Amino acid sequence: MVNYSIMLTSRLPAQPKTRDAERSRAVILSAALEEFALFGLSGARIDRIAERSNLNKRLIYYYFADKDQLFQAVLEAAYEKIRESEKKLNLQALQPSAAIRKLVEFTWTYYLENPEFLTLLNSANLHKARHIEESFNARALNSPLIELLGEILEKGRVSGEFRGGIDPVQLYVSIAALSYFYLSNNSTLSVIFGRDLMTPKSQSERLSHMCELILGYVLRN
Amino acid sequence: MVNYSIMLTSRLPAQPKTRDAERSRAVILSAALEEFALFGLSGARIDRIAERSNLNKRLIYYYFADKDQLFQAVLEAAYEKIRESEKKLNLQALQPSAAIRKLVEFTWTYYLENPEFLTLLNSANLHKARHIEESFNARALNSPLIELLGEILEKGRVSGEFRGGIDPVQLYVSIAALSYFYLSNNSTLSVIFGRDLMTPKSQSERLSHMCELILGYVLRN
Amino acid sequence: MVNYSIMLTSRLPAQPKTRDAERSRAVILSAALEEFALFGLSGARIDRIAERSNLNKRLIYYYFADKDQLFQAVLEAAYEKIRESEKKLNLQALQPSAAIRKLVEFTWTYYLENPEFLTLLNSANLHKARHIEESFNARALNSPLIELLGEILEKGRVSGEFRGGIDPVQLYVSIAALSYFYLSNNSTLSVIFGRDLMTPKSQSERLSHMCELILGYVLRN
Amino acid sequence: MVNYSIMLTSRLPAQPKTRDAERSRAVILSAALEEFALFGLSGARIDRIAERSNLNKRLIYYYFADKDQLFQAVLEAAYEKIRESEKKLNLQALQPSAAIRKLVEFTWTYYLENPEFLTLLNSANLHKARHIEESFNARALNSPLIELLGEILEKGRVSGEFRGGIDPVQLYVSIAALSYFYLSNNSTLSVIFGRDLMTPKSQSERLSHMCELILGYVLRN
DNA sequence: TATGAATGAGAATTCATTCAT
DNA sequence: TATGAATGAATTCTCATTCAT
Repeated sequence: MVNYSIMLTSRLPAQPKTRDAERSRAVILSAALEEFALFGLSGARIDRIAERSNLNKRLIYYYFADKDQLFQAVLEAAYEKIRESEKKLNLQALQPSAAIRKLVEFTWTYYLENPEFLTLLNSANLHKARHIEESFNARALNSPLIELLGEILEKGRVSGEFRGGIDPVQLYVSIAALSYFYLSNNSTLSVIFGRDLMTPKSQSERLSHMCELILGYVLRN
Repeated sequence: MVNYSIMLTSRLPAQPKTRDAERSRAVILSAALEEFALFGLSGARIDRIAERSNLNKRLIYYYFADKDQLFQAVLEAAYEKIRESEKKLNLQALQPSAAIRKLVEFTWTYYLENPEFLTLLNSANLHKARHIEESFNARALNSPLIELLGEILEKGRVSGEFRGGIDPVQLYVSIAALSYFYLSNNSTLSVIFGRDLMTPKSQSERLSHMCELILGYVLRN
Repeated sequence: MVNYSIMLTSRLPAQPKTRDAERSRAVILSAALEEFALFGLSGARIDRIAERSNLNKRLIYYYFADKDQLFQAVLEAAYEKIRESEKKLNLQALQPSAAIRKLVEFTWTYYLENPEFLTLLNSANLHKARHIEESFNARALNSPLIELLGEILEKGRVSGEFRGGIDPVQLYVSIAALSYFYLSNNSTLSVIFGRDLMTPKSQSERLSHMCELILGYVLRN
Repeated sequence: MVNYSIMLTSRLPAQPKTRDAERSRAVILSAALEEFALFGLSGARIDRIAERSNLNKRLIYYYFADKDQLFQAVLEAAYEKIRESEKKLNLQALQPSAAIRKLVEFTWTYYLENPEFLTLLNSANLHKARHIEESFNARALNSPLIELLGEILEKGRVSGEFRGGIDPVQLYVSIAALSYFYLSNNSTLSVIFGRDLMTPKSQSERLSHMCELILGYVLRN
């Protein structure tokens, strides 16, 4: 059997055990994020999360009812984080085509820099989004970007720059899909195509391709 | 804890215990495919695979060394199956744009009808393609479609129909991505967007969108 | 876990599968001897015995009722073998002190050349000689050497060479003990004393010591 | 198959479940000692060790990584115990021949009263002293008796009482051997010689014989 | 708030043994 | 006589979770 303990590279430095509830909660959450990202929901181990966070296993149960709810909390935090980032995009200030390009670039960069997000979503989907559904009432997980994207598409259409009839949801899903699949399945794809898809060159080629693909479609001829 | 035994809908009908090695192996493989697809590698249970196949748990170890190698065998079988289907596509007989459209449609349909394939790949990627790498030497997992796609793109470029400079690997990945992400993450997306993405209408809208997107990009103006 | 299959160095060369009952039985017996000697009764694996003998596992059960009886058969064979060797010693032809010396040397050499015998006996004793008891009625396991040794001691006493009052059983046990313990516990002792007890030099020193010890006791001053 | 549960005579009385780590560890260790002594390493069952100690099986793994390490801990404890006893012998205070005699008697008595020690060593040797080697760095397993024995032999030689040229290691091994073999193989020997070697009379005869043998050799007559 | 000790239910894997041919 | 297929009962070890302090 593989000993995954050696993967605990990011074990947090032993901190002075101040009795700081907020802090402990956050530390657990971030340790759990790593663990779930690396091993999925079933593969994650409460023990390792405790090790990672340099906290007692029992404390995890103090803050989170069980593994499932911990996963859910992690998932919510991940969503909140990406929503935070999206907010800062300020797409409405840009020209339609520049806005679309920026959205593609943002998506790519965000996934690239936050690969846990991808694995997390995969896990969530394996479990039929059970955890997401439960979170939905409590927190606004849905992207405000959809409306914004709709406005951008409309603005482009009116100006004659964009083709009409584009469903913002479909486009949004497609933009996510192009980055997501490439990065999430990168290791499989690299083996299958016999080339490293994560070299800087490959990465920039992918980004170009995606921009061309999306803009080639959106732009009226 | 959830009792997943109730999900054993597809328990195979108790067959006459023929002492047929090939058969037993195949039955185990197909039961394992279901199980791994439903729960991922870590979440899958050997016990349930035995139940599903109406065979003795011990027999699984008789044919497959351990869970990991069983997973690998399942993965290989899944790849072989999709490669088989691809072979029947006969894209070379079509006009370039028709060929591209057919490839998009095929991808969509295949994933739709073989959802296990998606979950399986997700699992494989969670484990960093370890299993795929190990299989790669033994079996041709890589798609022969890449070369064919290259030829199609070239033919279209020469005839002036297609734009030039398209990397077939990038395009192939993108075509897969568009279907894969939508279907694999469907449950999460459905919750987030507050609409069922799997109704017939949604499905056909998605297929149209993908065709437009890919062809809008490939076709010169 | 340790993979002991690599220890199957002495796997017999694949023989033409003649339907030779006697031969098969013998092959199994010798494979089992090795296996039991290496791993003890509990540690031995029927599977490995089958591998070792290049025969089907089922055949083992054809010839021997179960693991226990196989062990017993192995034990009996080992006893018969040492009794065979003892018979050839021809101690009665020697002078008393020469005979004693020869017995010490024989014991040492036999154990040295047949280390399986030691481990086998250890196993038998761990199981409280259950297997030996069962064999006893059927076969003459007891050494005819005891009587002979009694005669030798008496001859030596009469001639004034040996001291009197020596119980041949005690002496026999002691002679065996001195070689047995050294060889059977050699690995532990080597570690404890920090010196390799199996070098040629160590071996000859041990033999000298044992001869001196036994003769020093037996001989009248 | 034999039901060994009935051999659990020494199941410890259900103690008040004190949450005492040291205590639990010790209880497990002593239960494991019994189990390993009775069945050897391979034959021992973790389940039975749990039963014996009236503790949860899981706790065994909490304190000891696995069966192998548990065995190692047991072995170390056994060595420490005998070394403790040896320390109390105070041989240096005795006359040379009295000291030798006392060492023989001590060895006999210790093995007689701690038969687990013998089986344990047998097991350790079956496994090629793997466990002892691993312990050796950490703990002083080697007997301080060797040096002392050397001094005693020298003292006896100088006084003209003992013969010269005796290697203390050889003598020590021989003294151990004489008791060890008799006791460890007692059941086999009893069957073979057709007499019970463990009656009080047999025992005292054995002890006499060993003393005569060793002293007969050591003393310059 | 924090933690080490303890546990029951499981989960992968092993093993001797039997079945069917 | 020989063998590959099949199995039930263990057996080691794991995991989420709770107890007691």
